[in-house]
Amino acid sequence: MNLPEAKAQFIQSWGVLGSQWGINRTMAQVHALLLVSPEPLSAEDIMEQLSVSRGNTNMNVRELMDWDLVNKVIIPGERREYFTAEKDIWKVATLIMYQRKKRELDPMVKVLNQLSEVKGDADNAELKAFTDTVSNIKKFAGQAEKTLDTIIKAEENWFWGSFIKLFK
Amino acid sequence: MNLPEAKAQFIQSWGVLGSQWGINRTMAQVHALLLVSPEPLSAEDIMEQLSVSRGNTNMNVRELMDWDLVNKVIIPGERREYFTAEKDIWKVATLIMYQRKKRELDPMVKVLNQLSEVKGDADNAELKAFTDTVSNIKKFAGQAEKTLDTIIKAEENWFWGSFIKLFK
DNA sequence: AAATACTTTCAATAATATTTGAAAGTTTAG
DNA sequence: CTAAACTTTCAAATATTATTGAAAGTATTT
Repeated sequence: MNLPEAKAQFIQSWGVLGSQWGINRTMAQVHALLLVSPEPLSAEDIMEQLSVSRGNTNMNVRELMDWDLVNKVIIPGERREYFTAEKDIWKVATLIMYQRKKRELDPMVKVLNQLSEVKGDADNAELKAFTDTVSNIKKFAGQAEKTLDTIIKAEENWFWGSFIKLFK
Repeated sequence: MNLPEAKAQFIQSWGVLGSQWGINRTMAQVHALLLVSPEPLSAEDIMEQLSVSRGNTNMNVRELMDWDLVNKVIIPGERREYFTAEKDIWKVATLIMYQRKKRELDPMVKVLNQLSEVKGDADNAELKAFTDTVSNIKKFAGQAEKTLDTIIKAEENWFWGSFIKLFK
C-alpha cells in the first residue's frame, strides 16, 4: 500500500469512528488529515484534500480549535491562515475525554442531582427503584470523574510508562 | 418534584446523552425506562410510556438485548414477553465499554494494522508523519485495551471499593 | 386446525444533521 | 482610501438516520 491510499483509508476510517461516537464525520476527517500532515495546512488545502466546501471546512476547523485539538499557525510573510493538530496522542485522548465530560456528562450529572430531590411515599417500589438507580449512577459518575482527573494528571506516564502495573 | 416528572426528565436526559454518544435516542430512552422500573415491562408498556411505535420498540429492545443490557423475562402464566434491564451500574458501564470496543474500536485497530504496512521513501516527511501517527495511535489503543480488560476484571471493587487509592 | 394473541419485518415517511455556496465581513497591501 | 485576499456566516439544499404502521410471521389456546 502506498502513502496516498493509506492516508485516504486512515481519514475515511477515522471519520467513521467519529460518527459512531457522535462526532461529525467531516470534523473527524479534518482532524485525521491534520494528524498525518507534517506541515500546517490552509483551509484551501483541507478543502481540496477532503473535497469539502469552504464553509464546512471553516466550521469544523473552528470546532476543532474549540476542542483545543487544532491550532492556528501564522507563517511569517504569508497572508493566509494555517492549521496544525496536536500530534501527541496522549494529549489528544485526554483533551477529548475532558471536553466530552465537560460538555455532555456534566450536564447529565447536574440533572441527576436535581432528580435526587424527588419526594414521595417511602415504601413505593417505583420510587425506590428510581432513587436507587439515580444514586448509583451518581456514585459511578463521581468515581469515573476522579479516575479521569487522575488519568489526566498522570500525564504521559500511563501511555509511555509503567502506570498500568499499578493495576495488577 | 414528583416521581412521574422526575422519571420523564431522567428518560429524556438519558436519551439526549445517548444521542450525543452515537446511540439511538429511543434505545437510550427504553434503557432508561427499564433502569428505573422495578418490575419487568412488556412491549406494550414501553410503547405507551414512551409514546413510540410497536416496531420501534421491538427494534430497540432487541438491540438492547444484543448489548446484554436488557433481558427477556418470562412470567409464568403470562403469554406476553416482558423485559428487564441490568440494574447494576457497574455491569452496565463495563458492558457498554466492552461492546463499543468490540464493535467500533477493534475495526479501527484492524485498519491501523494494515496501514502500518505502508511502504515508501524513508526520508519523506509525509510518510514519517503518517507512520508516527499510526504507530502512536496503535500504541495508545493497546494500552487502553489492557486497561479496559483490567477494569472489567476488577469487577465491582473499583466502583464500591478502594481501587481508586491505587492511583494516588 | 383455526382463531387468537402476540412479535417481527421493512418499505414508506418523517425527523435530524450535515453540507453547500453565495453574500457579508474582515484584514492587509498598495 | 479602496481593491484584493482571505475568512465567516447562514439559509437553503442534501444526505443521513430514525420511526411508523400495516402486513407477514410465530406461537399458543381451544
